[in-house]
Amino acid sequence: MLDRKTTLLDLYARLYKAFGPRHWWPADSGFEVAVGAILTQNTAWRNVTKAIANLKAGRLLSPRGLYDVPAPDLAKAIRPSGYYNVKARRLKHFVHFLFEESDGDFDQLFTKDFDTLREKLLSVNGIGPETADSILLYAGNKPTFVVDAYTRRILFRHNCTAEEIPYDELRNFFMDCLKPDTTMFNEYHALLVHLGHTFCARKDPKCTECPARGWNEE
DNA sequence: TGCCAGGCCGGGT
DNA sequence: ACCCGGCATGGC
Repeated sequence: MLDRKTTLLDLYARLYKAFGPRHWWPADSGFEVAVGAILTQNTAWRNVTKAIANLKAGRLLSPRGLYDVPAPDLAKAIRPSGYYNVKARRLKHFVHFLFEESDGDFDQLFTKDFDTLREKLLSVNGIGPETADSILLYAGNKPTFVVDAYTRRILFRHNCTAEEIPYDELRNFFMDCLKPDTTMFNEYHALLVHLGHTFCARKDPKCTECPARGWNEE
């Protein structure tokens, strides 16, 4: 019986071998990572790219730009990403936090103590655990593990964890086993999402072709 | 054509 | 501490 650490490293090795480095997050700046993290909540990334293109075209994709734009105009710009009224509010909450916390300087956020910053991000209305960890890892290069629906589904289907395991439990499952390695955490989550997109749909998973087939057995 | 996508909040128990 | 409805577009 392999221990959890060996098992999780084995899954990482399989995915990396099958897919190679994913070079996440697809964005031109840390601030764009944070905006994308909010816009992609329960939404296909394809739709988010349209919304981000609209923000760029409207010269809104900066802390000042999002702060100054009227909420209805912001909602219109991000319409393709869905939930546009809620997400416009969430982006507003985020940039208000940014100006309050670091005078609108996004990079300055990450000079703060990690646990304090994570708590502060979680206290922003519209930023939950996955969004906070995505910002910390992919914009701030902090070694925190990002859990999402694919992570949960893949580990459940391979009899690793319960289907409804809470976010922090699954995050701890990874972080208790793996050394805090920003580059590896970056790739690991990106690889799980890629696996999810490619082989692990909710309906009709293509398990026979999946590179994780047989993982965590025997 | 209905189902799904890289969640999170607020109100109710 | 859970549970659930609401939020909404675009692709297959």
